[in-house]
Amino acid sequence: MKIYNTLTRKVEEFVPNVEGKVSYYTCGPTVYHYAHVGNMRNYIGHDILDRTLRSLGYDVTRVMNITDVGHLTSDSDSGEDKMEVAKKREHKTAMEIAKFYTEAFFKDFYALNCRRPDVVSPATANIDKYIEMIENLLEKDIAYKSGGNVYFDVSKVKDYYVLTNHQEDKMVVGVREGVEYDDNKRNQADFALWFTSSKFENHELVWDSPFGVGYPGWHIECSGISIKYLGEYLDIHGGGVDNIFPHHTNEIAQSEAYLGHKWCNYWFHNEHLLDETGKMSKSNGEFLTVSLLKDKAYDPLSFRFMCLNSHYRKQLVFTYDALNQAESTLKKLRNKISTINDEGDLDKELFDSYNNKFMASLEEDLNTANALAVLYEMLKDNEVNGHTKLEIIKKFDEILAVELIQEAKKLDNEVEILDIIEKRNKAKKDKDYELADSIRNELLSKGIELIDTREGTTYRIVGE
RNA sequence: GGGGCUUUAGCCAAGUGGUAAGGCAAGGGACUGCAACUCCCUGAGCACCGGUUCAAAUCCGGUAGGCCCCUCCA
Repeated sequence: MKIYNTLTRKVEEFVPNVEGKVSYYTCGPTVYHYAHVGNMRNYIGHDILDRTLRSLGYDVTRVMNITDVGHLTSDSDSGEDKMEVAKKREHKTAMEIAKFYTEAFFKDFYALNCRRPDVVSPATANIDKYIEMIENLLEKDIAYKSGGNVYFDVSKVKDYYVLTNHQEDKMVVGVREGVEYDDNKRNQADFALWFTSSKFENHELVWDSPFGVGYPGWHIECSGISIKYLGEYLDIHGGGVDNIFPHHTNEIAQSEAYLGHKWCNYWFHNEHLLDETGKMSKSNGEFLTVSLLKDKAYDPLSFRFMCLNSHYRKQLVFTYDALNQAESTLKKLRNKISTINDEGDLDKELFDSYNNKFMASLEEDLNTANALAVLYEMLKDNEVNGHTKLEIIKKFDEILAVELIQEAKKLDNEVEILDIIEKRNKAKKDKDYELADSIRNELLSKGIELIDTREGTTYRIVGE
């Protein structure tokens, strides 16, 4: 398949290090607060890649971290740990905060039908690996100690800015408010690998290390977890575009310095979901979560569908208008599919033909919008019999994962409902429409929607 | 100051040189007691200006708008 590689800024043919196998790392959530819908768009993008690779027959091992320590408001020596901020806000311990928001994250993650990565590992569970790496970098004189911290010296690596077009002399430190010069650094672009407790008196999560009691920097965690679980050669590393610099830039620098060779071949980045005011950000305060959408009676999969209707590398503006549209489209699609009769034998030729076309869209840098168009084309094709259609839909939905085929939920008291339907039909025949409509409304208020077709009346359970 | 992305019908959106996919909404029609569901029909010449070309939404240059990054972020 073809995929856009941030490293080369081109759409490239994907060739894994080991034929048939893919090692794939996703930068996971920070768990000091809820993940908003913008965060989730990124995981939907990663999920589509994951499912597409598997569908193509690759043996995928996917790893994702949970950032539960070391995420400062800044990489300079002046930041405040976000976890510490959350603790003050909520009067909980760091472990309580991390547990709570990790659970909240996965609740939304699963609601969006995102497949759980094969390995999910919290940053705090791999301290030994970071220490080993930092020691190695100190031995190689690529890292240095200063002011109680350990920093990575970016001047020791060539091509530090591989992922971006930044030129060092054009960089402006402090564009963002709150970023300050750090006197401990040799170069202002240097980043911290290890902080000692002396810098943050009351940091709760600290570990003993050869560099003093303290905690790891943010960037070392992803490199450490990735190398620990996926080895020295990584095929795909992904995250949101905001991670390109400095996070992924730093990961490349430290990982390759540690390993002594090229580390990851493909860098996969998802564009942001914006709101009407611009970027969605956790630090802006108010934000929308998937759970909140659910509270507003939206199907979380409508949000997934909305994301699939656009391209992962294009900015997408979140509006309720767009979400309503997606929900409406998905509902119509499911309705249409529910009318297909499971008749005929599987037409292997047509199945393959449509499946190939569908996969070809995805293999073209995950063109999900075109993949959906293939679904519509197939649904309209009278050459395809009902059974084949349903089989194709099932296959497509292994990747789309928007539950196109709704399980025909049956009520426990079905006989009772059938009796009521019979009663209404009689009322209709007697032209007692008042009674007929009241029966219909009564059932609807109980979550049962009647559907009149030429073949008779059926029912459907609406909502949860 | 530097780097990058983007602009297609009311809305979402595909298309990367050969004469504008798909969807939602809207309107019309079929079906229906009505409604819902379903089915059929109907729409743009691609921000603007100027080039290159037999041919441009697609390439080049410029203008305007939107967005992102340059040590919080997915």
